[in-house]
Amino acid sequence: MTLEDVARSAGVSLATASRVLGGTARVREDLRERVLAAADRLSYIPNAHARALAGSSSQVVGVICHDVSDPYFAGIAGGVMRAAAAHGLLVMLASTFRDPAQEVAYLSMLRAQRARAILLIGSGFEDRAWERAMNAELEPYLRSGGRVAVVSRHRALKVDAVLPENRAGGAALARAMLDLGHRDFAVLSGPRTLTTVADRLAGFREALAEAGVELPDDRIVEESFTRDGGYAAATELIRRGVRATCLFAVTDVMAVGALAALRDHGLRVPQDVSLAGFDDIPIVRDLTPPLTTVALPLAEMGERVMALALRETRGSRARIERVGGEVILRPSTAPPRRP
Amino acid sequence: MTLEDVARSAGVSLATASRVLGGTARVREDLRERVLAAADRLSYIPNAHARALAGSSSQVVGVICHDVSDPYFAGIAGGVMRAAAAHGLLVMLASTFRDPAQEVAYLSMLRAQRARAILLIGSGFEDRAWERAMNAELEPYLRSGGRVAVVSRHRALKVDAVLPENRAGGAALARAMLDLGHRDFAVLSGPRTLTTVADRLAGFREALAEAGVELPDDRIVEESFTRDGGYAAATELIRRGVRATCLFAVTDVMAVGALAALRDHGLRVPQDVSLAGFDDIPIVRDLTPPLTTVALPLAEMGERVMALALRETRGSRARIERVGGEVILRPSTAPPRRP
DNA sequence: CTGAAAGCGCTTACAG
DNA sequence: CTGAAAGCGCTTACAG
Repeated sequence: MTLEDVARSAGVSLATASRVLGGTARVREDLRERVLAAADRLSYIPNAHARALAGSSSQVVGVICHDVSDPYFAGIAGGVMRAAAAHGLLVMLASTFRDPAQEVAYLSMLRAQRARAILLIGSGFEDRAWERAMNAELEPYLRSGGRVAVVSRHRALKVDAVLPENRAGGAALARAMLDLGHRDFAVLSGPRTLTTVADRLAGFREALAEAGVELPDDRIVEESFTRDGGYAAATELIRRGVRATCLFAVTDVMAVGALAALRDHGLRVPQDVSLAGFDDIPIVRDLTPPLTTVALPLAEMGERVMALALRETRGSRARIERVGGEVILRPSTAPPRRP
Repeated sequence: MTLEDVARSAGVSLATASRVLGGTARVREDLRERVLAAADRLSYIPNAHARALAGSSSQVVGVICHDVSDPYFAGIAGGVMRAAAAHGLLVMLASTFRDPAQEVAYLSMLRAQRARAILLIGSGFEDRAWERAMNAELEPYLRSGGRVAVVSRHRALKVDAVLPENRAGGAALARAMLDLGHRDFAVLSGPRTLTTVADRLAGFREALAEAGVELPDDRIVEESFTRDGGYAAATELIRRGVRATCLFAVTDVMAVGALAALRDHGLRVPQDVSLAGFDDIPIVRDLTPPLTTVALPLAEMGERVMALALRETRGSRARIERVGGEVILRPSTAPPRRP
C-alpha cells in the first residue's frame, strides 16, 4: 500500500496525491477529495522513512536520560511526552543507566535516525573524554540543522538549556537549615562527577561557610545515585559515628533510602536528626515524616526543554532558562534538640 | 556525508562500502579495512531512513503506555529499555495519558515509522469501538510482518502477551486478609473499564465470596487511577461512614494516596484499619507503615514482553506468558481489632 | 568477492 | 493547479 496505489485509485498523479496528503500545496477541491477518499478506502499509511528521505523533516525527537524508572527522570519525561503529543511528535527515549559511553552511542543512533531534535535530560559527567566525544557528535549534528537542548548540564556543551538552580537551591536549603538552628551537618552525596551533585553540594557548602559553619570532607559520604545508595550512605554515616543534627541528601531518591536507614537504626526523624532532600519527586510528601526538599517543577522542565528544542533559532546564541528551586519545609526537618 | 563519499574515499564501489558497513557479506580484508578507515575518517553516520527504505529492517521498537511518569509504567519501561539496549534497539515511547483515541493514533504513527515491533503496555479498555479501531491498525501491521506484544490486556487482541495474574493476585490477597481475620472490606478502585481493575476486583470479590463474605457495591469507590484518586476514594469511604476493617486499593499508587487520606482523617494504619495495594512499586516498602501488596516483577515484565516481540514467530499462535503476583505482607495490614 | 543498476516510497523543483 | 521526472541514501539481486 503506497502513495502510488492511492494516486492510481484516485485517478491523479503521484505528485498530486503527495500534495494532498502532505498538505504542502493547494489542490483543486474535487481532486483533493478523491485522494482523501482513496487513502481512506485503502487504509493508506505513509512511509515515514520515505518521507524523511525525500526531504520532509522528521517527526521524531530523541530523548536521552539516565534512567526512566527513576522518579526524577520519569517526572521530566512526563512533561516531554505531553509536549510531544501537543506537537504531534514521536519521542525516541533512551536510558543510559549512567554509562557515559552509552550516552555517546545513543547520540550517534539518534543522529542516524535523523531526529529533528535531541534532548539530553540529566546531569552531565565531569569527564574530559566524554565531553570531547559528546561534542564530536553534537557539533556535526547541529551543523546539519539538528536541534539540541538539555536539562541540567552545561560545562562543555554550548546548547540551549533548562538549568535548575542547583547551586542556589543547595544554598537556600542550607540557609533554611541554619535558620532552624542547625550547625552540624552531613551530606549523603551521589557521584561527584555528576555536575548536578557537584553544584548542589557546592551551593550547600558555600552557604554554610558564609555562616561560618564548616562541612569537613568526612561529613560527606558518596554513594550511588539511588534509593539503596541513600540507605548505604546513611548507614555509613552512622557507622562513622558522625554526630550531625541535619542530613542533606542530594536527591530525594537518596533521601528515601536514608530515611529507611535511619529508622532501621532506631533514629527518629526529625527528633533525633533532621533530613532534607532535593527535587520534590511526588512521593516525598507522602513519606513519614513528609520530606523537606528543594522543589523543582519536573514536568514543566520537560515541557520547557522541548519548547527550547522546537523554537526557531536562526543562528542565535544558546539560550539558557534557569529554573528556580523552592525550599519546601516539611516535618522531616525541625530545630535541633538542645543537648 | 553519505555512503557514496565513503566509497569514493575508500576507492571502492557503493555496493562494497555498503556490504562492509552493513556486515551483510564477506569482503576482501584490505578493502574492508579501507572502507572502515574512510568511514571513521569522515565520521560517517548511516541514514537510518535510507536503510529502512532500502529494505533492511528497522531498529526501532515502539512502546505505548498510559503514562511514563507513573511508577508502575516507569518500572516496566525500565525493563524494556534494558532489553532494548541489549539488542541494540531504539525505543519510541508514547504516553497516551489514558486516552483510547491517542492510543490508536500512536499505533498509526508507529506503523508509519515501520517499527519492527510494537509493545502495548498497560491495561486495555473495555470498549468495543476502541477494540475495533485497535484491531483495524494491528491486523494490517501484523500481516505486513510487524510484531506486537502486550502487557496486561487480552480480551479482543490476539497477540503475544505477558499477563500479570491480576485475578489470582486479587484472590490471593483477599485470602491473606481473610486469614488475618478480616470480614469487613472496602475497595478503592480505579475506572472499571480498565481490564486490570476489573480483573483484580473480580478476583478479590470471588475469594471473599468463597469465604462467605460479601462485598456490597457501596463498599467499592471508583476514582481515577492516581495518587489523588486514592486519596479521594479513601476520603469518600470515610464520608460514607463505611466501617471496614480492611481496605484494598487496586494499585499501589492509589494506596499511597489512601494512606495519606487515612492519616489526615486521624485513622491509624493498621491499628484502626488495614490497607493493602497491588503492584509493589519500589516506594511502598518505604512508606510508614510499609504497604502490604501483591508484588509484580515490573522490570522483568518489561524484559519479557520485549523478548516476546523479538522471538521468531513463523506463524505460530499467540503466546501467553503469565506472571504470578506474590502477596507480600507488610505492617500496613494486621488482624482487625476486636471490638 | 566486486560492481553497475534497479528499486525502496516519498517530495519537490521544473515545466506546462 | 497538475504531472513527469529527478533525487533523497541506502540495499540487494544480478552479472561477472
